[in-house]
Amino acid sequence: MQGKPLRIASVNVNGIRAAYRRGMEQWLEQRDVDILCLQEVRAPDDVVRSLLGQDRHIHHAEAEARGRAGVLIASRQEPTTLRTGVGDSYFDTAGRWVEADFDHHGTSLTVVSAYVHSGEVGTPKQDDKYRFLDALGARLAQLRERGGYAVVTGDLNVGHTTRDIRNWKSNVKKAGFLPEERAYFDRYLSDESGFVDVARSLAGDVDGPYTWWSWRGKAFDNDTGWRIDYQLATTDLAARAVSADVDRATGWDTRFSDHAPLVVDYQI
Amino acid sequence: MQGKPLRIASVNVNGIRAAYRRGMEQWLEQRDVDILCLQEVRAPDDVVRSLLGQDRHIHHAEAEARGRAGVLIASRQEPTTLRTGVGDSYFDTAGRWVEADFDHHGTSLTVVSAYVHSGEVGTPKQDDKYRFLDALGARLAQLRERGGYAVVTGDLNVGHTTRDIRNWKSNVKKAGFLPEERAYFDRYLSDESGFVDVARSLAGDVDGPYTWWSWRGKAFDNDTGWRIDYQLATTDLAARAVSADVDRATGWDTRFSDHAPLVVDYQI
DNA sequence: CATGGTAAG
DNA sequence: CTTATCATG
Repeated sequence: MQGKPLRIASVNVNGIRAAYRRGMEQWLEQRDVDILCLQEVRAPDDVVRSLLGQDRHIHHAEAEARGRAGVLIASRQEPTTLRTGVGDSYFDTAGRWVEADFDHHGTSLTVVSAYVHSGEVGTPKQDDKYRFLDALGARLAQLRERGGYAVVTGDLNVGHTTRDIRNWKSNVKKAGFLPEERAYFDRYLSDESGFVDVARSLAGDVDGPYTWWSWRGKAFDNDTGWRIDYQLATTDLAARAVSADVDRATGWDTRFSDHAPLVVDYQI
Repeated sequence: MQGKPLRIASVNVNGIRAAYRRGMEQWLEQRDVDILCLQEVRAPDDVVRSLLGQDRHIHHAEAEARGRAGVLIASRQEPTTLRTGVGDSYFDTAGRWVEADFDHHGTSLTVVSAYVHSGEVGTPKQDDKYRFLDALGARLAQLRERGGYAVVTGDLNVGHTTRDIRNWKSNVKKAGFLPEERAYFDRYLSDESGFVDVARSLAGDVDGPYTWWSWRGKAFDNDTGWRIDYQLATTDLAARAVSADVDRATGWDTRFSDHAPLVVDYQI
């Protein structure tokens, strides 16, 4: 008989205070998440802890610039090891990468909450984005070499294929769907890399499911979205994923962020 | 038989866009104001004109810093002369002082819309406030010398006497009720100055009526206010003031700013 | 406690 | 179109 699967949820909350005002707490109560990975927390540590409460272990990396970025991992189980930073010290105070190791019934599981900035073509931000994506790729290789289960969750701010963006044709020259950015994901998800895009793997060759919609106009109502939030799991862990749900309006009627949660159950 | 009195209204709108959102337009439609003096307009000129409409002559001085300060005079009658600035060139781009001259049935009337900054004890802002109050005093003397009716309206950000601030004892060391600031008003309103505080003159020796209440707590409901908005009229004009009303909640149920309008009718 | 601007998304 | 910060009030 198999145990209850491990539920890992990732969501860019776009300001945890605003998300709580919009009903995030109810979502969290109902969804029974084991390991919660948040991006764009955008709040000081004391505020974050008072909102999330006492019953989770919280590993939170704030950005140096107040009110910007910020990632965290909140888990009922206590992690064995915590790390901050993607490996390139340039991003050490950016609030964009945290890792937690867990001992799950004797097997090692590393969980990452990652936030790649959106970038902007023709500005230094885009150079910084490529530098971060370089570091991300290098860290994936290290995690694979290290062995054990690993999953990189978060807002990676790139749509991989034409299935991942509703109006992909009008976005081929925009940050988030540039050929150069998409090529990073080809490499991240190659056989040699050893990582699998869990939501795509389970959904198959379909449009979406999208995880982000602009606040502007009727983008959300029309499902004019982007799939830019991921769970990239090592091959062995991905093989044990039994479901990957994007909690958008249908079934979860509160939209507490411009991103929807990506909730994956792993039978390990 | 006497004609209809001239109605001059002054109000710090604390952002004309927000004031319009909160119902300022309805107040303006109902109050039948001849000369409207606004402070803290805090919007670009084109936005101001689109809100106030086409049926008034608008003399608007923006601050150099966008979204800060800004004063204007809007009148149905066309002014004969417009001036900007209190006389000290240090404040020329501060958006704090505009003047308009009118020919009223053959007599000359100068109207000023003035905005004194709030100041802060122990900072350069307080020195700037005294510098502005110096210039204001000098300009009053010039207006008196010049002859004709004159009235300086606006948010002068100082309470003159203990009647003018609800909790004056707790504010004797705070900007807005410092002895040094109040002494300026003693001079402005001395016999030699030739100017009269119209609202005080008509209300008599009573507490208030206040014109500003903090947004915090229940200051407005409890009428914990300050009387810091004035119409300072030359003696001859003040003698012709027939009413001075502060349009706070009672009777005017929309609070469209943290300041209430001061509406004076002059029988000239 | 509210304003508008700003950078970022 | 929304987030949070900022300076200002």
